Amino acid sequence: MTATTASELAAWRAYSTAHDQLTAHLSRELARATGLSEADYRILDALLDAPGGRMRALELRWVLQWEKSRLSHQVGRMARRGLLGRESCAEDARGWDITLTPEGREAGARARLVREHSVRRTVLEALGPDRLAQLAETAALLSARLERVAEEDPSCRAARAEAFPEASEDPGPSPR
Amino acid sequence: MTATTASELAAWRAYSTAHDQLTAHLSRELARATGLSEADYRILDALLDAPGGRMRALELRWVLQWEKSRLSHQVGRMARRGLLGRESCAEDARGWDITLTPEGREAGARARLVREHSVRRTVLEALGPDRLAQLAETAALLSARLERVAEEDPSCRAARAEAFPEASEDPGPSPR
DNA sequence: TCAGCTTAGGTGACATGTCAACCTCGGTGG
DNA sequence: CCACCGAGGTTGACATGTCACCTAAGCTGA
Repeated sequence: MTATTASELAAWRAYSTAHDQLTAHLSRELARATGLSEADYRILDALLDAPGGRMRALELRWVLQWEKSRLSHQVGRMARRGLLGRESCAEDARGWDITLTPEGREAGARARLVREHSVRRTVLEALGPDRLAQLAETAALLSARLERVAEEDPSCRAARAEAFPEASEDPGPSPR
Repeated sequence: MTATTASELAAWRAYSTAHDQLTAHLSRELARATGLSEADYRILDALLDAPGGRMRALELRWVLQWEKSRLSHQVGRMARRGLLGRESCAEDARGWDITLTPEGREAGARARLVREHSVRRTVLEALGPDRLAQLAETAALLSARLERVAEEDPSCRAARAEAFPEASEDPGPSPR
């Protein structure tokens, strides 16, 4: 099992590099065409699909799988640019609704066109429907696996035990 | 054909999300176990494979596909932490060799174990050799496609380091 | 009703990434 | 020899992401 893993790791690495280049390319195209960052786009995209262009911050965080502070900072910046608004939430006084301003809606719509064009040209045409379907399946497998791994090991201790067989319980060098 | 594209775009999106979660997970595991960021790891990993643990900054930039300022900042930070050293380059007085310190080499080796374990557990075991090979093939297709697209679109040259420095044309609305 | 826990969200400090301006060295044509 | 241009790298300002901590509002049980 460990014997075959070397080439498998190499495959993973090659894939990983290609993916990074692809996403960098997509981001650059979007930024050049619309002046929006990838993060901006994710938020606008999510809100465009929400009824009334409005979504609870909590829900947005769930959809995007972002940390709450990341969302908070990002929304703050975009609100300052006039793309979003914050309105207090009816159901829960702790929460906030994030809303699209008219400018935000327009910018988002334009960004969607750009992104759609990019993806079609660089991904869909390169892969074709069959390979794309394969890819989606693979993604589903990975998601499922991730869920299981994260569940059984929330503190990620296994990876650490492998690297430090002698000391398995101290919290390690201060992260970052 | 455009009719089918909607579901294809959705597939792309699902895949994209899964990938983001996966890389986030891998980074977190690495950071928790070793205190190294993904960027730290990339550099250490590259240098571990270089003869003498030493590589020209130029070459490192090529291998990692990083902007030169990004490399410079990152190396500066890692040097401050005692993981890397900078030595003037014999062949070209403008250049620098980036070198692994003993601590850097050790940290890198540990990080490799951690990462290898993570990838094996979350990716290789989830996909199996066949699906992984598929994935590598798909990655190769995407890389090839990207290369073509970047070539026919002159404003995407930023991706390809500074192969062709020249005035950039109108960049659209002010980025960011 | 009120103490004590949990949850939604924000804040500030700091790490990282990007852009543009800058410095220095190497090569080249006069 | 030197004026000049282009390449390798650094720097500083700023955008973005993360972590730890803070506040306030909901919830639960005695």
